[in-house]
Amino acid sequence: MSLRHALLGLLADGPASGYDLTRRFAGDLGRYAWQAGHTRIYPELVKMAEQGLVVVDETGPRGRKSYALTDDGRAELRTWMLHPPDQAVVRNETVLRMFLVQALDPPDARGVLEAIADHCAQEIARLRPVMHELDADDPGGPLPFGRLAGEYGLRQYEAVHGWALWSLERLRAPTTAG
Amino acid sequence: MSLRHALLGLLADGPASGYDLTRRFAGDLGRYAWQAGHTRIYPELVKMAEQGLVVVDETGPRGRKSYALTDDGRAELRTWMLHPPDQAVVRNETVLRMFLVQALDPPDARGVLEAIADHCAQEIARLRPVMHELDADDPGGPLPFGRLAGEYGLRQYEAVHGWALWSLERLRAPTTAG
DNA sequence: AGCAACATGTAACGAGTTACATGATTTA
DNA sequence: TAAATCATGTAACTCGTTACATGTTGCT
Repeated sequence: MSLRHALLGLLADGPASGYDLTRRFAGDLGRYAWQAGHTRIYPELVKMAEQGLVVVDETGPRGRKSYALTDDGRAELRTWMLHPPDQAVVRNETVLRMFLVQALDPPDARGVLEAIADHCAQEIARLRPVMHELDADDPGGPLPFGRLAGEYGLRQYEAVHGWALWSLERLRAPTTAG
Repeated sequence: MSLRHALLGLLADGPASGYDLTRRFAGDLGRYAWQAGHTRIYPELVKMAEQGLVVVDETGPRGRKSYALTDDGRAELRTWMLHPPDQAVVRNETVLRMFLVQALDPPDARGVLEAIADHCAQEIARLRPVMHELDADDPGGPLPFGRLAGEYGLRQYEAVHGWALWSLERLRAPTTAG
């Protein structure tokens, strides 16, 4: 039930509507950690409200409903954060593709690995200055979501970039010993 | 339909039964890339056989059915590998937990980050010698699944380890400027 | 007046999990 | 002969996606 905990975690920052939460999933959250669309988020919020984890604290124009965390909701979030399950959910299409390059012939594999390396290099070039600037502006500040996520994204792309280059290096070297 | 492509990719190594494939998902594949249980794998193989992507090439004791890739299956795999979708599926409970540490009070957050760092350090200590040995034994060899996955795992744990230490460092420094 | 963005929902379908169910073969 | 492992499946339920559906508010 990770969607539920993602929603609880986002609401810990302050009340938000289903619409607001949906936009959060369109950013770094959905990019690196967990995807969800509004068609799943709205019903889940209703169920969470029924169970007392959140409450509608305010209504606005256009039928907007703002949800706030309850004490039960905060307790549930804390329990989940402090007690990770043995087997975490992992589903990453990109990593799957990376592992399956070995099913391609060498020219195709090389192409896929080069595309991965290029993409990582682009993302690193985009993220590095952003994170560096945040660091310069506020070196000892708090750790909001965006900063944790951005720093993770940067390091993750660097890791995958290194992996792709390593793999290309291995692929380049033909098997000499038979 | 990543499960389908995962199965095609595994079958590219050679024929295998649903049981064999299930065990592959219990290893590095399920750990880093994509999880699946036998209750999902068996029906998917039946559907793939109906669509001509795989065939039952051999039957064995205990009703064992070995599946082999067809030309259509191999073509489908190649198409998927060479044409990544704009938005890849990402669902990672651990990364979600990492991002949500900001919803905890500092002592709890510190505990979670320290646990993550410790876990990564353990995994690195386990993987580093294994990968190093493989490298020494066969430095320019081919890139089987296990080697790609192991190298990814090592680099990924190093990245997360670095991230956790960075986050702890930031958390330790209190906000001095008001 | 028209468009973009805000805002919420339902229904049908597909993917994934948990529990249930069964039986054969190998090894100690 | 007992236990572990091999081996395949179904059913009920939950989670997630795609398509459909509707209406409001703010801006130009």
